[in-house]
Amino acid sequence: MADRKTAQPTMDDVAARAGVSQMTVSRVMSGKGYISEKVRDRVHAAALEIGYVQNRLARGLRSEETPLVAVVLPTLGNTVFTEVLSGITDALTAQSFRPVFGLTEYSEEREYELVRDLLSWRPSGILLAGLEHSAATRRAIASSRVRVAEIMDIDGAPISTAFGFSQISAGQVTAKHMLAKGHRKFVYVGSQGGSDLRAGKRLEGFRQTLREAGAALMSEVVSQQPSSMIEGRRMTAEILSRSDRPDAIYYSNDDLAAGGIMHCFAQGVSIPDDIAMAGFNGLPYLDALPIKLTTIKSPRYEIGRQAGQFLAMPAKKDGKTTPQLIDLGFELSVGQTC
Amino acid sequence: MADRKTAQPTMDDVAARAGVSQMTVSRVMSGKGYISEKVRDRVHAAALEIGYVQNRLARGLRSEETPLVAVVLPTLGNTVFTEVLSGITDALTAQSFRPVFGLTEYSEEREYELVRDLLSWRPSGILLAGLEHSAATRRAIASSRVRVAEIMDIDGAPISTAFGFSQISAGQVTAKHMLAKGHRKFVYVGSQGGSDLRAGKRLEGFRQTLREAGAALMSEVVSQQPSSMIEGRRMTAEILSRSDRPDAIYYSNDDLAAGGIMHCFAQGVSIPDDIAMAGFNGLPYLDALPIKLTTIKSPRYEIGRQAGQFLAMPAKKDGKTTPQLIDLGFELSVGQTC
DNA sequence: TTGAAAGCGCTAACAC
DNA sequence: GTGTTAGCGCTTTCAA
Repeated sequence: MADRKTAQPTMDDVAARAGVSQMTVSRVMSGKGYISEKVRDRVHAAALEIGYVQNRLARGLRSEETPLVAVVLPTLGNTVFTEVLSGITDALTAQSFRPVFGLTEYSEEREYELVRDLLSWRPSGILLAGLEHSAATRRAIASSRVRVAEIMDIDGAPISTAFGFSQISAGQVTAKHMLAKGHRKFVYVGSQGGSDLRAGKRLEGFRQTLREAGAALMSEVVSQQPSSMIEGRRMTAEILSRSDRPDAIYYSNDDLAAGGIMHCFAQGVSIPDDIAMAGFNGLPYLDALPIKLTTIKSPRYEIGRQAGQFLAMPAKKDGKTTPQLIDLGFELSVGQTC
Repeated sequence: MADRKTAQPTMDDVAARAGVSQMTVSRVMSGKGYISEKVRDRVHAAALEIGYVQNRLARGLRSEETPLVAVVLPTLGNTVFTEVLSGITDALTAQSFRPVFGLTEYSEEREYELVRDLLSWRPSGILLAGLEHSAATRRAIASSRVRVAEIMDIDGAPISTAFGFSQISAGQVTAKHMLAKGHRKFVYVGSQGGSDLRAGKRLEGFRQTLREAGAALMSEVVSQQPSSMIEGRRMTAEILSRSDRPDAIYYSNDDLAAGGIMHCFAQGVSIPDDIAMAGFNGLPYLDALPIKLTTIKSPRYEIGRQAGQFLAMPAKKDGKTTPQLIDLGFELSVGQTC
């Protein structure tokens, strides 16, 4: 066993070298059970000498528990999710858990495939974005009995525990603020062809508040492209070139809004006099822009961190926790654009 | 076996239901060996009915081969690495491989710990940033015989295969361009306290070219913070408030440079007349800024994609490939700032 | 405080 | 085409 040229050293090899049984090596490595210091040191020395690396596949197979968390996100092209992923990774790493992950590109079908595949690693937890998942996805997750966290959204029914804030309410708050500033003629600017369901909920809240105030959107401009500053700039230019100009634009996120700001700066359009703007996210780089954008600050990193922490909990047979929505809130950040 | 309440269904369960042997189920699932269509359909149906999910821990343990790739990156706070990670993920996903990953925050020690830990999953490949790694890291990787890809840098000796471009040359090209534009008084602006080794190499190339032209840096302003637009804006403001102003600033990356542009716009400083600028990366959002930044476009996504593809190759006992540097090049993008 | 035996769920190797 | 046997490297369980 020790001499297969092609194989990694195993506990048997360490045991042989240290003159103990394989089981003793296991105890030393996992730090469980009573071991004399003498033996412990001998084992550690032997392991180091032959370059032993534990095999987690074998460990996980036997103990039915892995320090692995499946992370399923829509995209990495949006700063929001990279910040969330940072939070997740930090929290998991602190508990010696690792994320294994995949991207859905906002497709429910891809999500299902990923979930199925990731489940085959018997992760102790799985993290999904949003509350909307196909029936097949829900079924696969339910029968696997992994711990589940859903993030970003709390407007709906979670599978188990959701960490986020109300997207609908974020839209409402923005609308209220813009109305209070005296704006009446609104245009909405979005991206991704509307496949971002959270953006859709914000728009829904925005529209609803407008309606209650007797106002309405003049139009919705939604690009098929992923969200980006340049797309925001392009759409803003298009809107401002119309004969019937709005007096305010609601962007589905900050990148698009920043593009709008850039257009106005380049063209000498005055904000908010000629056109008012509001975005969403509260990205750090906004502070560096020449004019401060009115936006909603969302606790992205914190959402990731808390969800990660939740998923990396020690496996204390947590019997059927009741579904829970954890509201991490958001904050209207009033800038100079509205 | 089939009735342990707490366990996932296994191939034995599927086999019992389909009235075949467990081995036949294995063959159907892995798509290897001859199976009659009748049996195949029965097995698939049975698997679906009881919600069977294969156990990759068991499979990997037995077959000594996992569709897992360890990805070790410095940070997700830099768009560069999120784009690289997108490329990696896309390439891996296309081959049904999954990334399992961790962040070093630019620490060699954290890198070592991560590498050790990730190796315990017996991944078929590992991906690292840069060419500089501790001796311990190199040793751990060598004795594990996983496939290795290093990314971003080719100025040095790779463990196996490196995908990137010459950072030193990027610095040189930038310096040459700025000199040609007639600038002589340079300041360098960096971040991260200099822990980004690739940025250091660019600076080295920049300095060297300056020296050959009889010029030199007036000073280097390096923030301890991570790179960001706001830090770039802050440092630029500081530099331009000095009595002895430079006529050009070389930023270690685009985020810092964009911050510089924002400062100048807000303060009415004229670019490039009052101050010239050059950055590095060629981030997409630059196109949306009111003035086009002179920078170096690096093939970040492509680097990730190619490295991912390399690591997800079918395991054809690739005997000791000689170390190789794959130069994916870069491109000077001349804008209006220099 | 240590060891021996059994077996987690799967696939390689061979039989039929 | 399909089944049988053995065993991957570890932890659980029980014994000493």
